[in-house]
Amino acid sequence: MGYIGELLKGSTDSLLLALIKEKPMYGYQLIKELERRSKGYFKFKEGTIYPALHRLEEDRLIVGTWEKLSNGQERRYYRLTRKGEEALSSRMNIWQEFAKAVNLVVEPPQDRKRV
Amino acid sequence: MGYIGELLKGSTDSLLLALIKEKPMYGYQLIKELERRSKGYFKFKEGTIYPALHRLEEDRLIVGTWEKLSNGQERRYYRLTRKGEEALSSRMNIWQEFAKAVNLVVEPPQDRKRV
DNA sequence: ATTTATACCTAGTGTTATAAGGTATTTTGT
DNA sequence: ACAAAATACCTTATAACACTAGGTATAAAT
Repeated sequence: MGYIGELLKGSTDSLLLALIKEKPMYGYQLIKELERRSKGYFKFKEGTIYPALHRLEEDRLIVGTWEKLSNGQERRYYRLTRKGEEALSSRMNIWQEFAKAVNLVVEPPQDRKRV
Repeated sequence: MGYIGELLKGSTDSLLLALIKEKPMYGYQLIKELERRSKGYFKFKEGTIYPALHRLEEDRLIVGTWEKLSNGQERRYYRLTRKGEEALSSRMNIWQEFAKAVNLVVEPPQDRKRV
């Protein structure tokens, strides 16, 4: 899979929730938006995003609705639920704690840098 | 597994390499030291650490040597190889890039906080 | 007319943390 | 002296998740 792929485990859901919180979005759009915002760093695969969205919907953190464009195209727009908002803020907190713990290990206390 | 477990995927190896770089250490000691330094945050399981050490040794990032204590106890001390040092610094760089990319997504540019 | 982009999907594979067991010795508490 | 906890190593099976590699269908671009 590669090292970045391993780092993503546990972060993908938070990234998706954070974007969907801003405004309703659909799968393909999320892939493009993640790439755009990260200045090309994230290049999520469809095999990652779509199953992730299905998991999040199954867990009731997001709800999807099919919407038909004038040209006939169909998109599934996802919105954040109340439960999703809570999950996002909880995950953000955990992420902060986690990053702090990593820094405590890799940067011994006497020469800690500001985070 | 739980959310923290997922976050750890991709970071465990770096944590181990970072500690072993400081001085040779053995498995059980690494578990305790990770818990101590993180002020109790990390509670790695043996089923995580020992297989991880075996992987790192297989990849020649660390080398282990059995050492017998005066009381007969045996410990397997691991040291960082040149290849391990390079892998560690590479992973540190990737981690920085990764954290930066995450922040670009979750903190829109106009109201970015210092990192 | 062909290619590329948009937009959705899934089955199978590889990696990794963890649960849950095991062995053996030493130290500590009673 | 005896029991319990700590030290120190190990492995098998399970669950979660990113990704590969396919698939379908339509719209836009060349």
